[in-house]
Amino acid sequence: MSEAESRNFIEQIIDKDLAEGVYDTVHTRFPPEPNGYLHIGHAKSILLNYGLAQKYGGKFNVRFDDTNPTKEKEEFVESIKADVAWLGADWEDRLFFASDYFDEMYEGAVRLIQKGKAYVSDLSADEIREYRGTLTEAGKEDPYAGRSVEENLKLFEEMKDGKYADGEKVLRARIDMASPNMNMRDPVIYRVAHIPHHNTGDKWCIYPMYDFAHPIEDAIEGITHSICTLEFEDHRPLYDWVVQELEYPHPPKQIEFAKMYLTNVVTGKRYIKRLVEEGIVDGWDDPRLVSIAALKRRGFTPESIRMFVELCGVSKANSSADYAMLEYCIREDLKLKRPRMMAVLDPVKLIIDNYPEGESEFLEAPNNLENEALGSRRIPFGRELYIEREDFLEEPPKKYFRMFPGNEVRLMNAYFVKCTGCVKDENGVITEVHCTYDPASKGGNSPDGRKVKGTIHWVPAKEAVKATVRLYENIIDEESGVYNEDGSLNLNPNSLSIREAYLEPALADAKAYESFQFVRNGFFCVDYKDSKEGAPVFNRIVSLKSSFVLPKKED
RNA sequence: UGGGCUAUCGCCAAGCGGUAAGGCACAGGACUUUGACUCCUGCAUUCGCUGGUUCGAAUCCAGCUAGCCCAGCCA
Repeated sequence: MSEAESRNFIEQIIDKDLAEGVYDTVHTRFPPEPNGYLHIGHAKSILLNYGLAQKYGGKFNVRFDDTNPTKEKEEFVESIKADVAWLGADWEDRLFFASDYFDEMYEGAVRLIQKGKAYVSDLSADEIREYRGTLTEAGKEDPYAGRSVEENLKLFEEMKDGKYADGEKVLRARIDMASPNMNMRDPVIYRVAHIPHHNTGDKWCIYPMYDFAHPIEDAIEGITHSICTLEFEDHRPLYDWVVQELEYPHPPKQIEFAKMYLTNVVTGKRYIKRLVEEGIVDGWDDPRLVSIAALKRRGFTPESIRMFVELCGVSKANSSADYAMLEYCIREDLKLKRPRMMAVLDPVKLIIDNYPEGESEFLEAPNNLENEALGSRRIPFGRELYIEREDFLEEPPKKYFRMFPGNEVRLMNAYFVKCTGCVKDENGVITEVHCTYDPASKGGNSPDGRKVKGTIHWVPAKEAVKATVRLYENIIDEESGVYNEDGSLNLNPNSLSIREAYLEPALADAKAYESFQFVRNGFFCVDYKDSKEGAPVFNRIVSLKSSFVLPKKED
């Protein structure tokens, strides 16, 4: 890493702007409309904007782009604030609302009218669409385009004063009805909407459109680089037109980047909304979703999301990242930070026949071998334990070095045990596995230098804590899309499985931790949202990579 | 079929006229108190295609092809 690190295309633009003196500082912003919950795609935008401000010693604002009261709710502004803060993007004292600028926007519109650059039209929405032309045909001039400045001024004021019903009149910018860019064909910049606004209440009944409002918001806040997604590229000429016509001294510059999708995961707000409304998931923070709230509840950390966003990079090429990258990031973040504890998700009893009946002892175990700072704990050990059902096989396949008759393995942090056989019920289901232990191997090493190939995890039968564990897989099946051709949702039926697991006793006090690594079973997070009588549910954040897979059972 | 944008390994992504970074994934091996982690090793004679310019092109030019976006009084 001795070389100068490479800069992404946005940083290259900023470098150039700074070098040429176009700007002498960097000021970015994250401008969500409060009409839903944030998801991982927004995280990219937030961290990109915040990261740029940090990198260049500039500032970062959060601004709610609340110019359309029909869609916006206070509930969403609160959730968005929480999510942005959780991600660590600090707006300091710069939290703004576009609606706070409505006065200035109104004045801007008046100025445009005075310059002859805007006019009031009585055309209906349908008529405006007809006059706009098509992708291949030019539009026609609005029949009301010829109104005098005085008349437009009067009409616009009357619009503001509530003299007209919704849809009766609009204010249009006068640009070019023949432009090959549809956005420049005299775009509507103000519409009438008699709806109370979450921030301004009943003060306004006309609201500015995005294309008019956004450049003004940026200019007012002194934004230098207004970063948005690719679909706004065609809007840039209009953005530039607005800041130019309104003669802002240091006009901001719009830069577009490609949204990042996650392969085989529902990321669209529309789809998530549908999943929530149809009750397929249990809310915006259902851990199977990739909303920020869901990721948080599932146990992802802000650090892991940051790592993911950095790993993905920024470009203008549409792309979708492998979910495996996100998984890598969370494992990477948690592996040294969290204790590695033992939990048995699919238990079968293990009986140590030569361990004295009725006796027990405590064994010391490090909480994380690679990180001594996490300390250690004492685990009760006795004659009867639970082990993972898959850790015993009567007839082992090749390269299986867990328990099978005659084989010696290590019980993690405990003793060497030699398997002697098993007991089955009338249906042939194994109910007990039997073994003998070597008292000299306490702690997990034999003084005679004997080695074992396998180490398995366990939990004391009597002291184990029962807990609900939720295993999550991606909500959408491989190879398939979000919806089938008939419009039905295409869900992976295995996306969630719930089971009762046995945890080692130290986990009874799960509150002390946020998340753990359960040896061989992955990383789990403590979730109290669905808990009954205070008992937490453990959500699997991510499973571990495994290079040994048991052969699938026949029939 | 008007306009805008994009095209480099399975997935992200550097590269900006001097002879293809890196990460994820994957595959082999070493190590291991879990087969995880860690550590090695391998993984694009080639940059959507076709021509051209040049001593030299992923990088410049021309022409094609494919994908995404735009006809809200949404953002």
